[in-house]
Amino acid sequence: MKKLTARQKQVLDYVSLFISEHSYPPSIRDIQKHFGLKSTKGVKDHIDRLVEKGYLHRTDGAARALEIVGRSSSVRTVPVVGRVAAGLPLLAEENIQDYRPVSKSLARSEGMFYLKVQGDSMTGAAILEDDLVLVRPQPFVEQGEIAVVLIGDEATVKRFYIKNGRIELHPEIPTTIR
Amino acid sequence: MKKLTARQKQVLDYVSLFISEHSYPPSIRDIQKHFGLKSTKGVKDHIDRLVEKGYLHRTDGAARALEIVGRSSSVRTVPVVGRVAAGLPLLAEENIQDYRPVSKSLARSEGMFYLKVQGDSMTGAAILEDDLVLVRPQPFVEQGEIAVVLIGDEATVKRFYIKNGRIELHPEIPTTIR
DNA sequence: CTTTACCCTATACATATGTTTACATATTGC
DNA sequence: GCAATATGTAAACATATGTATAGGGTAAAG
Repeated sequence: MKKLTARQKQVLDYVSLFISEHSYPPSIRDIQKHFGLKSTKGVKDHIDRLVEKGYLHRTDGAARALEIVGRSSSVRTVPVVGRVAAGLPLLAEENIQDYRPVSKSLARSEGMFYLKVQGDSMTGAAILEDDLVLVRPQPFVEQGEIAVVLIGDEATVKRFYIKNGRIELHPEIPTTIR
Repeated sequence: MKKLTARQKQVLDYVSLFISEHSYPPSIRDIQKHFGLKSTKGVKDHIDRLVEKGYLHRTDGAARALEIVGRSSSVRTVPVVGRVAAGLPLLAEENIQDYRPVSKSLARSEGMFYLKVQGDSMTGAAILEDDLVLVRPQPFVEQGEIAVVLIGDEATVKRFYIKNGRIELHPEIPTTIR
């Protein structure tokens, strides 16, 4: 990545700070005021350089349309599904207890959600009661994988097997001896 | 919290979506276009209601100056500490492997960090190898709490006891019988 | 039934904000 | 030294954007 001058780094840092304080980006004049400049041109130039060098992304013409490349959208907000209500699709509003941010490095695809674990049947796989399990819906389950299965109106976390055309769901309960 | 109408919720959801996609908030006309409306007034009214009811915060007059109350900056970026290098402070650059976003509902205070777990000594407490443990530095440890302790140059996760002035660190290894 | 809240169109205005042109000075790289 | 880059002032300009006024139709609340 191309090097920044001291001033350019100051501007980039201020953009970053402003966003974390306001949750929306600064205007050029916001930046101008902060550095005590008497013209908008200087700031404009710095922003231009930061865009050219790949540190910022900008939507031309739009107000406050700055994004910091990289840090920009590393987070996704997913719904938290608790006890499942009878007869409703899993992600129906009635089933959603909350929303939580997850790193996109975990929630890579869309449509993923958190399921709140009930019971201790999976303690052996380090999945405890009230844990939030990040669920990625997919059409198939691999033999022996841990999966979320809908049994009637109950969403359950179990290890999944098919033997002789029969589906088996295995809990994982350890017996602890001290 | 005051109830929202279906339309207001749609608008709020779109603001949220727009922010997660662009990392800066939408303008009133952005929202107008998305819903296919032919006047900005309707959108303005919805935003006004959302502000009145406490779901949005706005800086009057400023462009795109919308924040979603609560979820706004609900994320903190914390360093991930891996194997600890000899003689260096825990959060020295050499020890930091990565940075990761965490929900502020978990990382409430500043100075918290992730520690990558080595070994399986805490499997019984559902803390597995390579798990990331969120650490909150504090001056004291409670009797029987799980804590991160620095032994020489090794950061270790153990259950902490003091008995007769002697410190005891207990691992938690279960024996699993199938 | 009347009133209020909701939801929308149409038009206009004021200002916030990005962009540009012209000019100046200091620093850096070659 | 010379060209390119960095950094800045000054003054406009164009447009993006929030806000306001006027009005209408429907559904919910009293």
